[in-house]
Amino acid sequence: MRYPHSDIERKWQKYWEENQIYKTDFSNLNKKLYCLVMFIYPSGAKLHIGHWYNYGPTDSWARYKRLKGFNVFEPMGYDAFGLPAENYAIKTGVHPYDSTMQNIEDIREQLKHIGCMYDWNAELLTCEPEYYKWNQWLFLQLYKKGLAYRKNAPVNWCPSCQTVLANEQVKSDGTCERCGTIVIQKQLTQWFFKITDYAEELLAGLEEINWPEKTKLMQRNWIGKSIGAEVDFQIAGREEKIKIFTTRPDTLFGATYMVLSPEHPLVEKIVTDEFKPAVQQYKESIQSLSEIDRTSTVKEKTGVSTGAFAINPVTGKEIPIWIADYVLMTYGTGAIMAVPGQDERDWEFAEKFNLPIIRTVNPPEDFSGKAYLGDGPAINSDFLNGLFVDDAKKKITEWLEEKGIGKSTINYKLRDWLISRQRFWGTPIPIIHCSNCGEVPVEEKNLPVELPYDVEFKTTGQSPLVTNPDFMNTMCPKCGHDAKRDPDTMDTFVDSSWYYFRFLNPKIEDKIYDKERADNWVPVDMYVGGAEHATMHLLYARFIHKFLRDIGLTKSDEPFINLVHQGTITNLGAKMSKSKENVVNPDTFTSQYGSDVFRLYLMFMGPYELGGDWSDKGIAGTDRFVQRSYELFNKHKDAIKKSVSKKIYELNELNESEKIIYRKVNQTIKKFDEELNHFRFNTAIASLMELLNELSKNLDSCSKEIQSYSLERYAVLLSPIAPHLGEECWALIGKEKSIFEEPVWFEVDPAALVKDNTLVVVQINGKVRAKIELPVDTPEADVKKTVYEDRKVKVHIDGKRIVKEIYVPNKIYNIVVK
RNA sequence: GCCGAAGUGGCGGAAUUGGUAGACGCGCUGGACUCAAAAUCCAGUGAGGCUCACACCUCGUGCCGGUUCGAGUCCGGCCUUCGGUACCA
Repeated sequence: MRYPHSDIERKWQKYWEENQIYKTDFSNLNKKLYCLVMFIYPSGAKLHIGHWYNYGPTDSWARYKRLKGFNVFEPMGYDAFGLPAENYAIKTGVHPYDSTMQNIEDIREQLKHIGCMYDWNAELLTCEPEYYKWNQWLFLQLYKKGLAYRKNAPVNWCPSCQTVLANEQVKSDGTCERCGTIVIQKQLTQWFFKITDYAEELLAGLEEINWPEKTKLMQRNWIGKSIGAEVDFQIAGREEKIKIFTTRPDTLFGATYMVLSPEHPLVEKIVTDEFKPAVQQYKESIQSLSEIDRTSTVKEKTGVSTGAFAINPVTGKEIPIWIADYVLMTYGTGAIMAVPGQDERDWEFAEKFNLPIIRTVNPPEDFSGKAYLGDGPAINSDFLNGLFVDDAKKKITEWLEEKGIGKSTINYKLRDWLISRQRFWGTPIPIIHCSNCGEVPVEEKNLPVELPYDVEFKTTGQSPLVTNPDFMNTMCPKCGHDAKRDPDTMDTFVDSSWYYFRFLNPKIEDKIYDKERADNWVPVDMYVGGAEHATMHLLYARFIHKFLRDIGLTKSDEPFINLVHQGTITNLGAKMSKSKENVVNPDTFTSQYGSDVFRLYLMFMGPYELGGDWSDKGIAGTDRFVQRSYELFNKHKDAIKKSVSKKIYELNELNESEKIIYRKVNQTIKKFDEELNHFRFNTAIASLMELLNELSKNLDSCSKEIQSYSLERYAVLLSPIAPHLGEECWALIGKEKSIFEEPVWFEVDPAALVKDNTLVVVQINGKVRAKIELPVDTPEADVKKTVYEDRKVKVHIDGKRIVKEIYVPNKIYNIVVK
């Protein structure tokens, strides 16, 4: 009988829902486990295979933990704000609220078909005022502490559409995706969260969390801590100084010119009349370049002189001040001292513009390159001469500090988090702009500042909120005068930086979340989501978590103790995504094979962290596995009612088939347990397939007792990875209760794992020449005797001299001959 | 460009600390069952050589080089593909 997937799925999903099997008891803290998968962006493309790949296997892991006795909390919600819904509105006229809500309705149904053990009581939507109110509250807390502030920052601006574009909306050739006009960078006053205040702690905290090393490394590099010095360079003939940051203060004697970022505020002041047109022209020429273009080391260096000079503080010499696009305003002080002798970019620049090059570190004899970045004794450096880099750094820094023109500094690549968006579909920023009082925060009691429904989505360059006067016009909370609301909304990463707290009690009205429950359930024990979030979402969430701790709202230092990244499922080589139209619909496969087969196939495809290109070749294999398993249980209906098994059997009381089965069952439990625990679903499933092959061969020649013993265990192992099938098989052999209602896990009998014999591989000069079966732990002398008696060994060592022998117990006997 | 990964049969992939390369599955080939097909079951399946056959030999984990008795695994240098690069989330 074929496995009737749709009947069985319906039956168990109904049972789980009606009996509230997955409603979490938050008061039971014994073995609590918070398993969180990154919540879903509800796009019009609905669920695609990538979502299934994220949610199905993670749920299997959570179910496995539940069977092992953990009190698992597994929620699901919707990251409902965001750009695509707004773009859709501009294109079709359908309001973002309406399209998002419709998408959520559809997605919720699709999610339920996967059969995950989500606690639907904990569902949350970030676009509801009851949620985003607390984004605003969080903003105000940050504002109070001086961690939310405004400054100028560049945005992508399309001069033709008169609108701000997301990076995604700018094509790789630098043009607008809508109209093809060249996009420029325009300065705008915007809100920032001061994540840089936490840079050091964000770095240190990485030591405490069990995350993939590569993710931690990416965060470390993103934070980009570097130790160096700030040095003031006097501008010749002017009051002002130029402050630079350098990681190589030891090379100061080699600083032969300076470079300011073209956006540097001093540029306008110092540029001489003669150079003004050139500077202006240069600034315009780089307006359309992205930072990636500007800092590319393969692109030819460009720049112009300002005509002004600065004084090198150690040599007293005048050095020219240039501007160039490879110096960014966002890093360090936006100005550098150029040391071509020890910096490749500076060398290239100096060569091109005929600027002097002085080596201040003596390269080794055989060095033939241009700039020399390595260690060596200082030269051409007066009082530093002869010192190696580290010592020279120390000495010059002391000298600078003594003279009051510089100091040792730590600099980070990390920038403050720009949260303003000139868009509608997001959380309104709770600030009121008053002509008397300036920026005034909305009072907490007046939250939420609700997002109005009626706005114009025409592209005007301002947030669409500007088009709704009822929203915009308000009164200043301080002085009572007419005032305007801030028209911008927040980056959606704000929503996702604290949602794991809110899941614990999404309906709570008077607080951001229930602190006591949070202290019991946060940090999240297992967090699963894509590696593409390594540096942004995962860093922002850590930052906000630490901030919440600092205002007394959580005890923990980190939000996510364990982190796993599922790989990306691509289609024809490209990432499946809402923005591209290459989404594969899982329904095709779930309707044909059922949800469990599809889930199994996704897990069996390969290592979870790797993902891969989608192909449905091979799904027949997991389907066969399900059919054969179901067949097996049908053949042994009510097995446990007919014969009750013991917990442990003595191997020598079993017949040959029973011995094979008993061993294989126990080996499989051990292997499966280890593999599943580490998210190695593919090998976990492979081990079950091996077990099934063995059961098909030998179960019939086992006693009823051993049959019960094996089938009980096999059903338990099936349950986390194929939950509907597992439940059904569990019931088929005669179990009365749902396995997830009364979780069961069988312990391994260690005696069954002990091997009698082992295969010793004989190598001669590293090549396998013979394989000899021997009892485990045979003494080396006896092994040697057997090895030398082997016919093939004799052939290969005949007439040769034995140089060396290596014996790895129970594994390898290697003979080296000449 | 910079930061981070990955590369193994026809295909997806497996392989404790360096110790039998190819588990498990797909596909393919042959056989059984069938009037026939599908489904199912059984056997075989890295490439090449040699042999009636059993056996045996050589090569083989992106490319080049190194360390080692022994390298898919470690080291150095490349190539290709993918993720991120601060307004997609």
